[in-house]
Amino acid sequence: MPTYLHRLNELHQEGREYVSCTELAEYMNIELIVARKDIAMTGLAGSRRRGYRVDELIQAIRTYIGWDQELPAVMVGAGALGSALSGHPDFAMYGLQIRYLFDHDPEKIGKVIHGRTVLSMDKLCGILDECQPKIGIICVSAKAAQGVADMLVSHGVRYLWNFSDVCLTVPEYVIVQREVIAGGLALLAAKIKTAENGETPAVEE
Amino acid sequence: MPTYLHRLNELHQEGREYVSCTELAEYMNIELIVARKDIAMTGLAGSRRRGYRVDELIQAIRTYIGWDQELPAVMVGAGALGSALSGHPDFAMYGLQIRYLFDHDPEKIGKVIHGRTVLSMDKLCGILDECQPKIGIICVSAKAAQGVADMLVSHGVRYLWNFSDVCLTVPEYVIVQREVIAGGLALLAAKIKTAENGETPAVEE
DNA sequence: TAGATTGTTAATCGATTAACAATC
DNA sequence: TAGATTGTTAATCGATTAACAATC
Repeated sequence: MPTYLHRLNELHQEGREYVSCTELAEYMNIELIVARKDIAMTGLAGSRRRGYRVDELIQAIRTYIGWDQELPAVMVGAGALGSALSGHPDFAMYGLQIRYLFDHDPEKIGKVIHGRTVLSMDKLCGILDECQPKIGIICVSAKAAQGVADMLVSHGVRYLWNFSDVCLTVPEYVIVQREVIAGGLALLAAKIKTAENGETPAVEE
Repeated sequence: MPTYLHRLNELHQEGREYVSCTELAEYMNIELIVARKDIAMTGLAGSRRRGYRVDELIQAIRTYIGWDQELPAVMVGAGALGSALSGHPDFAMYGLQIRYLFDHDPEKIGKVIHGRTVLSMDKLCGILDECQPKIGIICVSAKAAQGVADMLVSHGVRYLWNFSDVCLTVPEYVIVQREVIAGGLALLAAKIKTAENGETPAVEE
């Protein structure tokens, strides 16, 4: 879904009014039916022969995914991963607003990354109480992650986006979206294996 | 799957011999049945009452996923995302060997990131021919990505791991694993929406 | 009219879930 | 024996795919 949106935004900026499933499917190298079903999910009605209005479709996808809400967030961990994420150009468009950036490392505190000053962890609690962000983005090491999560949760953060390599233990009312970077590698490795060993079925004796 | 492996490695280092599905499921906050099915997929036989041998299970998962092969790779783009990825501690364990790191930016060339010196793009073609890596990891901007992909493909790279925000156009024999960072955010936003609006069914009028 | 496209309904397939049997 | 655990089979559910109808 994000990919449709990304593409639609490009088209929108090019001034396109209408777009067809056929075209989107071709761009993304997927089957026509898949694209049509996805678009149908949003509930938007297109006009036959011409396709869907680009601007309407953008809005429809955003409401469907839930990107029409404002999502204030804080990010903990300003290492390489943190800075890469905090600079992602599309996030703002998706409603995600990274308000503050924290790090433990004295060398990083005070630095400005993508327009945001890195703050000391000491200030985390105070700012959480004050600004009450919806989302906490965790980009710290595996060891530190649970501690950070606890702190965020105890100050009212109910949604965590976890990029660390741990399964967090949190109260049941907290929702965690965990990102496993190695997941993509696993898929790729599997594809490589089947591609090179011919058509080996996935399950073997 | 990667998460099982990650956990199993921890257990292995703690010296544990056996582990049960029950325990793994609990750790990962998933249903027992799910874990059991996943483990069953690997084809490994466990002993009733005690569970599975940790070392055997690690090996079984690795062969099942395809992480028992060596996967030499080059990474193009040594920005924040590139350095974060190149420093990922688990990759080596998964068979991925990032041999060389390239960047266009003169300021980055020559720097050492996680033990690898950043090389100029000029040297890319030569090194591709010489070392013939299986995988090309693309961590460059959306604009540059297609060009990099073309270069990699024309020098024999058949598997691409694409972290840029574009759908690449490649010959059909090339396999692309695309990572959409915003994908996780979409899932999280959807969860937030349903959590806050009560039990709204996903499809509406 | 012909063709491109959306819309809808049915069929297939696979994954998830459940229930029970086996056994150390 | 009792209990924890794997193993297996069946049932359910949802997603994917296919086929066709509608229409601008």
